[in-house]
Amino acid sequence: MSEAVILLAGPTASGKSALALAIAEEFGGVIVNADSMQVYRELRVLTARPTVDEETRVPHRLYGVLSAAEACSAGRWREMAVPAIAAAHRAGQVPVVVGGTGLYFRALTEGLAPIPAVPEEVRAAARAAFDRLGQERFRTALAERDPVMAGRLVPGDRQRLIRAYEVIEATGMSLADWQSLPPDSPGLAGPVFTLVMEPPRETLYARCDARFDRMIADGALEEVRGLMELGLDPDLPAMKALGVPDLRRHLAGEIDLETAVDRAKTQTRRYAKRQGTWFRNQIRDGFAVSAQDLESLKKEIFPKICEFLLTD
RNA sequence: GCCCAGGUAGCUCAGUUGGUAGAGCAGUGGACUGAAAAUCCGCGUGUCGGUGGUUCGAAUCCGCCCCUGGGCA
Repeated sequence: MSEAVILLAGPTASGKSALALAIAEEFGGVIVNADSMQVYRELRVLTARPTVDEETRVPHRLYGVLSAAEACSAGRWREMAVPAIAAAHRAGQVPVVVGGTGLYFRALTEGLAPIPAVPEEVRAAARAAFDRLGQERFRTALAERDPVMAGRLVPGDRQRLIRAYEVIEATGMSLADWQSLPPDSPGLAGPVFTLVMEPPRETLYARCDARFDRMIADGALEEVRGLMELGLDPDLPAMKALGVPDLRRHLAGEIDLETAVDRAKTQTRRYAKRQGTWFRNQIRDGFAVSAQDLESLKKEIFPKICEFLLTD
């Protein structure tokens, strides 16, 4: 039984979903989501999740599987992705892991440090402490418990400071020490073929802009309105999905639609750029895909995949 | 036509009593080990609207001209 896996990474709006679909149809694959926002059920339009029709053409896994009221994480995603990949192999299908979340790909290919799950109360307390104390005093508080991590992080890095704090609180051990341990789980067992979408910057930005207009036409506002009615904590990941904060402000009457759309587009472009930086510098041995339209992409990629699957 | 207020980085604007200009945003490069669509770090030369003058020296003071708002006719 082959354990080959295809990874398809790329910035948002680069056309990876369509390519994944084509690959899965051609080679008999299962598509596994590696996108931190497409896991949330309530976000369909704004995350450009595959349509119902597309999901019937090829099996899709890990899309819309969590409630927006929950918080996913690299670890939690991995716990879902590993069995999904194994199930595909058992069924004789090739898993095509596609998404834009670099950290998730890393968690899958290299594993994560063996840190026990941190109780939600501890995490909430760490967040509250940061907001109460402010960055400087919070960092000082962290330094008393974990000087190594406090020294490694800058005062403004809220997310990592909180993470370091909650880990030392929950486990009594520094995150730095945890991370120096071997990963609790191995990377992927079989051969891996990694594709990285690298469309020209200008093209990518134009696609981001056009796609957001389409999202508005497709009911993005209604989606955000529905999300607002759930009355969720604005700190939750799903509430930070691109477009949600800006459209929420528009629906609350704070800014007009045009302003909200412009801001959301800008945020999307900035995000796409950050993704490009990650994939360019953090993924090793990726095959850069430069073609843009689907037919050219197929022509460029399919022979490579054939070769990969045959030599497996 | 007259009176105000403006014209400084791609955008929004600072610029103290004259000493050849700097913030935010955008853009760009980068970091990234469990909320990563997150979080954070680096990167600032531009006919200071034009032109003439005062001055050792003008974004800054004076004259004229152009443009944009607003007001009065």
